[in-house]
Amino acid sequence: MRFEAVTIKDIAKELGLSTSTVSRALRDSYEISEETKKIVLEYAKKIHYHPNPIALGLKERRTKSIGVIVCEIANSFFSQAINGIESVAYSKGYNVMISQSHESVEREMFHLQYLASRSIDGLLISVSTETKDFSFLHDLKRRGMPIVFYDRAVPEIETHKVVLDNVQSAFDATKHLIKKGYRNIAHVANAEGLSITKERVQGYLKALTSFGIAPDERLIKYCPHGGMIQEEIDDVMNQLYKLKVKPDAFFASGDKLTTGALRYLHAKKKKVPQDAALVGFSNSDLTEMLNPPLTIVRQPAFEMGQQAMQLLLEMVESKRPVTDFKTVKLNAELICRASV
Amino acid sequence: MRFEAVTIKDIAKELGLSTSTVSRALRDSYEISEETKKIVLEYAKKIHYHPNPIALGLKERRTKSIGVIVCEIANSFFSQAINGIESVAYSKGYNVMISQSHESVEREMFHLQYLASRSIDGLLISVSTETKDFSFLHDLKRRGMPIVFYDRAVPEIETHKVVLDNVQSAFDATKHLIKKGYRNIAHVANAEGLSITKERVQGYLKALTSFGIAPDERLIKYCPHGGMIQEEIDDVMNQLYKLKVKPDAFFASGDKLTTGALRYLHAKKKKVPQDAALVGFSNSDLTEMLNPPLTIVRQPAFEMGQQAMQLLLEMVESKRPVTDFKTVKLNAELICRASV
DNA sequence: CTTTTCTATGCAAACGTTATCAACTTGCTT
DNA sequence: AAGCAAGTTGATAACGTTTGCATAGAAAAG
Repeated sequence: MRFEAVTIKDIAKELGLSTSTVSRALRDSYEISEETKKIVLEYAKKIHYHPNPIALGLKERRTKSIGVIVCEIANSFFSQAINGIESVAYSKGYNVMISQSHESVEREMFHLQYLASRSIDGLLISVSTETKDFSFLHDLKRRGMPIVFYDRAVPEIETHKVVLDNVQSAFDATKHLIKKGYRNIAHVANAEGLSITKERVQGYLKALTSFGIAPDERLIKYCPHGGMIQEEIDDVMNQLYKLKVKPDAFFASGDKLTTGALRYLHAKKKKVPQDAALVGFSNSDLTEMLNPPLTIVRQPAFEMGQQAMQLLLEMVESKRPVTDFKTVKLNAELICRASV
Repeated sequence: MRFEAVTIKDIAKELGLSTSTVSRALRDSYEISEETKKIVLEYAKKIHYHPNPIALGLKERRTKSIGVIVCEIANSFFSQAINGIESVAYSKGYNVMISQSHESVEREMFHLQYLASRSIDGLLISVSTETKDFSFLHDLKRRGMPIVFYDRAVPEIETHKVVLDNVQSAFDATKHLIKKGYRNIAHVANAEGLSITKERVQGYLKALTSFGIAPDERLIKYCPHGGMIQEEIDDVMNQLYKLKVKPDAFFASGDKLTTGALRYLHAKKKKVPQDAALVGFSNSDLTEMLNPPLTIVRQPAFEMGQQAMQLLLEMVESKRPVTDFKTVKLNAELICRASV
């Protein structure tokens, strides 16, 4: 069963005109007489004519739609970022196509392949934790696809980036724990390869050293799937609790990692913050109602989405290739609650 | 700056063949010699050729993509439903275009208009709380667009529907409260016009009457925006607390309504369940860690998405118009925790 | 050595739209 | 009366792909 839409041909046939005339009438061309325009417009409205974006896309070689690849829409950071992305896109007449990688390279490639083959005018991407090979993205960029990274950038690809000041945010969170008297601060980190992970680890280490605490390698644990599966979090938490000197605080550097760590602590009947404190990255609006209310690092997700889309549209609409790339760095907000 | 993709013409020119030969070689046609096929396939792979879906869409008059309209991806029910939707779609080679209505008719229409003009093969929709006029959907259906409703259906439009057994779910939730000894059970309901709202109210009333409790109109409060804005929830909660006989339990029939009600109770320093019990619809995986752990009605969101997409693809791929429509009714799960 | 049959390939049309150019009316000037 | 400009409109090509039909060359049959 196929949906048959009204075309310009239908109008032309009905009114005894050529398709060119109808097309011009619809676009209000000066060449067409007022009378003809009126007839065409009226009839077009009557039969609900809408130009076929597919045909237009083929003709114009652009689709006025932007591809967005996120890890997971269920992640509060990403869903808020998407709202920011959409707000800018719609205001400029662009459509947004959202795809989830679920932190899998395979899925990511699948979406990239699809989107890349000329159905989008530009790409907004936050790479998956698994992605190690950026050659496809590189290639895409080389062939002229406007790309903007947001949140998770790829250092080796030069283009606009909208990221968090991860070093500072992690520093602040860790500093907060130190100031509150915690000394054995474990860091439950995201996949090791990600730039954001490295920066957050860096901020964490910087805080420790600048307050005279010797960093301990064993207190840093990476989660290759970014916390997508609870088991990996349980694993690293178990490992941390097997250390001779047990951690008295946890710093989780990702949405899923934060809630996953809390889930572990709940399951093991550990009291937060009595048995161990917890600070984590999160954009969920439920954190204040959790038990205990969580101290969190909250990213300006909406704003990041907005800025990324703005930069992308600049590239898309630029007449000549953009070579001067910006990296916008935003600050997170530390919200102190009872979990510390 | 425009992205130039590799086309069949590029391959043809490079190899000194015609576009038809290349096209047939790529589709492994019997007419083409093995040798030619090998050459073409190798070169296509080398330069990363991918067929242009736009051109294909124009030619085939279908796009192999499905439009999905949800209220909000940040809603755990919808994000899980989308995962179910995608799992089926991808396995059958379809792409999914997600659009958010944010419970606004205007946005919903915007997306419908765009999607409808022949860029999708079928539509999966859960209508917004605001939508009163279904003529556009009606029209779309009449013109042959395959449509499946999931969760929020429109009774007056005959097509496949995948819904929850709302009456039963609300009945169970209310019954649970009654069994636990609560008598003044308030119902914080979604927008009054929605079919799901009516059914949930019906289940709530049925439970009360079948356990000999006289329903009280004043205990049922509707939220026109479905809890998208906290103020409307605060409003109805305030109204409920102004009643002479204050409610001793709340039944919230929507994801946002549930967390919104809890947020209100937290803000007003009401102890749950001592001051008032709370049961609500929710699919969030954080509810067990909330303070207190929430008793919830959990919908089989993933499964609903899967089934809806399956039915839709049946329609899309059917040779002749489908006239025999199914309504799949699924059951929710009541998860009992400390909030009651 | 001609005719037939096959195999492999190319040509051209189509999908819906727009842009370029050509063609046809008018009415006016010379 | 011939020519011409202005004002409308139409035919055609193009975007990338597939596909029915045509055609080239070669092998097989007579």
